[in-house]
Amino acid sequence: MARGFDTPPHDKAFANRRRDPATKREAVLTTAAQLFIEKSYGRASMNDVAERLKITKPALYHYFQNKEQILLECYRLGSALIEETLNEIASHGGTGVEKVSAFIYSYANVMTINFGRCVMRLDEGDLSEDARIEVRKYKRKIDRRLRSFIQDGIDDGSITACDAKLAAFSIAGALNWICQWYEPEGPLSPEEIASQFARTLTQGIARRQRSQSNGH
Amino acid sequence: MARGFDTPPHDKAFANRRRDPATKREAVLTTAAQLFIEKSYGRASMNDVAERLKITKPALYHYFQNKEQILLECYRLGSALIEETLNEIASHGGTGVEKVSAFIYSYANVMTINFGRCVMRLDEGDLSEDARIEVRKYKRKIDRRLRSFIQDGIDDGSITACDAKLAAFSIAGALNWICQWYEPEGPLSPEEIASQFARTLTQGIARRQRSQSNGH
DNA sequence: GCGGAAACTTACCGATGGGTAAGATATCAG
DNA sequence: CTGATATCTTACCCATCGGTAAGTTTCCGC
Repeated sequence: MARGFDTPPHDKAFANRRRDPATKREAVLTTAAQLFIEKSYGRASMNDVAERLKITKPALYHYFQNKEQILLECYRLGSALIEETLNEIASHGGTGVEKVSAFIYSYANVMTINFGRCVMRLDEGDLSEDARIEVRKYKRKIDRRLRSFIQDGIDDGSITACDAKLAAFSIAGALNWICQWYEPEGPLSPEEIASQFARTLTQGIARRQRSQSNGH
Repeated sequence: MARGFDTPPHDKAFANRRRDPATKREAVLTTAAQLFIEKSYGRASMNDVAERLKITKPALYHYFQNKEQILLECYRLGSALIEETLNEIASHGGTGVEKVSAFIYSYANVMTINFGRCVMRLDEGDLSEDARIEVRKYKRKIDRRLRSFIQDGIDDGSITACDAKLAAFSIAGALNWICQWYEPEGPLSPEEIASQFARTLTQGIARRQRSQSNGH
């Protein structure tokens, strides 16, 4: 996965008045997502978005009904990214712990992409009731999927007996928090983060002394 | 630790005009913290805080210079709570993994208290530059402390060789995320969360099959 | 190359919310 | 009891920001 591929200077899309709504809409979206991550949704004004695209505020309303629709679409795109990887993992098969491990790896990577970050970093409270319900549905689906991977592992013996719900919260928390501290220009690459998290969150960090209850 | 002890109806403090600035100031603070958690800092207006205390907005300015000072104090109180437990753990001694485990347990509990939640859930971006620097200092201190516990464990052999920085991010992430999903009236008690997290974040969730590199 | 539509700008509105000025009212020391 | 002071209220200011109305400019099919 190329680093920072979703953060080019998108003002090029509005360099002329060529009629190409699709790419212009996309440029608005990526710029907005980036600003939402940089400054938060509340502090990123429509003027900020417009300014970065070198246009004026009302022009934005040719591509989106209102600010909330932009936010909602960010959630949708990010959720779609996550769901993609979820389906891929589920179809690949393997033991429970392998699926969890694969989930952690993929999810960690998504959390370093702006749209992915939006899903878990931005505040649902900024959405209207309907939109919030929609977004919650996406999130719940992700949570349920992770939980089912864990449950698969408990069932097939690859994961130790534990509360799957709490385990999912723990893993998801570690992953979701990535979008709070990750910096594209920082020293840690998405791959490093993803692989280490996949290891420590499944295997733990404690050194194994006594050989513990194996098999069943 | 009693559940929900920090969320009584604090409007009692302003029932009359008795001159007791200390308790009234505290009432403002706890009410504000609760509202910040409920609605976020941005959406919780000074009027909201006043309304819940059954006073009017300008009265608040007798106890705090401005809204940001309230926020800053929430950060300070929460950070103090965390630092307390950190010092206690460090003084107790034990192996690295024991200290990490104790850290997880205590920290998870703090994340279920409003002031503790404020520290990791609210947005630093709402603070002025100076205040943000102060808060970052608190957070960095916590992070460094956890990292040192992990490093202790690597040194004393109780923790497997790993990147202490990433391990700390992972654990802190799982814990910090608690303040996003925890509900005081929910089915999970702070103790349950704390103890399970302490176990799975150190021991992992994967079942141990082969007895792995023991002793040293 | 021209006409109509899309793309975009200038100028503006109204709501919200932090914060203040100035006055009213309760408290409490002496 | 009384006056000085802390406490609190009413009324207001103003900056910000989402969103719109109406007009201007560019595009592009015909």
